[in-house]
Amino acid sequence: MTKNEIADVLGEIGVLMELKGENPFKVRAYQNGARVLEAIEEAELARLIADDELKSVKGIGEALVQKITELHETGRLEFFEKLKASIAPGLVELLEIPGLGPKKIKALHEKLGVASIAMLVAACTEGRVAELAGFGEKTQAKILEGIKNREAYGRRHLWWDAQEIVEPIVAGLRALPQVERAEAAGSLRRGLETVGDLDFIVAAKEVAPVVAWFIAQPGVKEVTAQGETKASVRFESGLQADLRIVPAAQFAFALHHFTGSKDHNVQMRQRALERGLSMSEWGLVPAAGEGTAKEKAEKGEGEKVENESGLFAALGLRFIPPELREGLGEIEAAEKGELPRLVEAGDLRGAFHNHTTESDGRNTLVEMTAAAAALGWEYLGIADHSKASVQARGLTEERLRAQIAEIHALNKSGRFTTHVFTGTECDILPDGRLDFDDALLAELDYTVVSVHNAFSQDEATMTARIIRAIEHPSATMLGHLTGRLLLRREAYQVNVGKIVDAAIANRVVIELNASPWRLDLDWRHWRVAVERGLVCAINPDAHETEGLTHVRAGVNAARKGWLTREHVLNTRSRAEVEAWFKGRGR
DNA sequence: GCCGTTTTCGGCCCGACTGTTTTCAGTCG
Repeated sequence: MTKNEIADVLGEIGVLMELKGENPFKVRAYQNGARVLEAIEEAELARLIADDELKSVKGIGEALVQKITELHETGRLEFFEKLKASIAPGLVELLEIPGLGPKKIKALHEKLGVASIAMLVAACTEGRVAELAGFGEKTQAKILEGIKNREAYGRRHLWWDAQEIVEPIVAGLRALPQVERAEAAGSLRRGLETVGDLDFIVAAKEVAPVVAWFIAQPGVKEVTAQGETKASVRFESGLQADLRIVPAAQFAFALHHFTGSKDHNVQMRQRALERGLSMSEWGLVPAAGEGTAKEKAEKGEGEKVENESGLFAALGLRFIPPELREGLGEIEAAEKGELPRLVEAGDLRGAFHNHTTESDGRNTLVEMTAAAAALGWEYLGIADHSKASVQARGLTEERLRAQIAEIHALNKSGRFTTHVFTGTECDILPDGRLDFDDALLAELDYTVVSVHNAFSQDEATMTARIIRAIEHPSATMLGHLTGRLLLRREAYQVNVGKIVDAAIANRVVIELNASPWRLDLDWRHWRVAVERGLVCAINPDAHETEGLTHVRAGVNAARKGWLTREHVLNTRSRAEVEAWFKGRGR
């Protein structure tokens, strides 16, 4: 069984145990184990098991070693199968309903025999749920509403779409007279590729007017919570947004807290406790003595910090950029002063994978070049589709040769300060051959090779197919490695580790496709890949001038992958890039 | 189930809000 499949099983065990009413710390141990596993490389896991060193991994003890090993060796786990058989399968789905947790589900199951969403709807409609101890009319109505909307409520949203909603709200909050500071937090601030809900943190002198403004925003369908320090609303799209209002002195703590991630926060709090401090969204206060952290903070007993840098410094850490706060070793790195200087949007001097009206783009070569010049880019790579991508009006040899001439003429004209590189996004055919012949590819500055068909090949076939393309002497970089479309289409079956190794061996760049619905290769792979020597290119895959700005989403993902400027080809100067392209020639 | 400079047992991050209660459990982040 693969590492990710094992992690899924551990996570599922956690959920099932939760439903059984097991010790919550035991539940957490399994969920934590699943996460720890996800951060290990496939080959590394095999080695740890073979060398009997799995126990040395933090968060994995005797019991998990045994279970992970069994799953890895046999693909089965008796403990898991027995556990699964002991729970009505319909109960897991009930967890998706807002307001229902393991305890309530257990009560519904034991007292009313509810074992599925359909049975729960019936019980609510008949009024039997409201009669249960601990339940009432409101809970019953909320459950029905939650079931009706569970698809919309549970849906995640692309980071790009979410930030377009967030920006005007942050600007509006800052413009209010009562507001001193306002920021968006949560997974959006961490730059995660998809966002579940929105979080706004505000420092304000008065609460009521800010809440009133917030809940009156266009598109707000209902107010789901409203208290002294927070308000939550649900937009018509199903997206939920939380607003938290704190005194200015607590702003940095609240911003850090609600930026998360949960894992990062747990580790930070443990670190605080090791230093005799208790940390919450209210402050960093002495752990000893009477009263809550909030009370102590209000009495002025805790650390005083202006911003998050001060907060990290109070725990002996360098500032950790939000993108790194995933609980994947960033605290240890910050302690040792080994955090990377992450790549920034301003470091980019161009990009290589862009389309024009020649294939399926919506702007001409001249328009795309003008847009790149407006962004201050030193160069722009044009890589229109090749002939096999008929659906995208892929270029024939003849049309590509004409485009090359057109680009040369444009460069020669001196019309733009931005230099245009001639390229192609050449289809990797189902057998791994490229869609253009060698002679034509050799005329180009560079070649992006991508898979656009035969997605359903098995892993071994797909992996061999892509590696064959990477080994082609004209291949410069690999486009959207897994082909996933976020929230819409799964990645095709492919062995990422083997592809990365082949790319390094053949001096081929792998693209971080910055299109907000791709972000492919996923950030979770990059840290290890560049450590091994892989070079990245952050490519917008722009199909119109606006699309060039998508590099921002790609930079987010790159930062989450711990990438620095040195790892990214398109932070280099035109001359350096040209040298790279030539160096590839064999 | 995991972990250990409070170390092999007894902890395990912390707080807000809701809906049910009449002092609090459950859920959520």
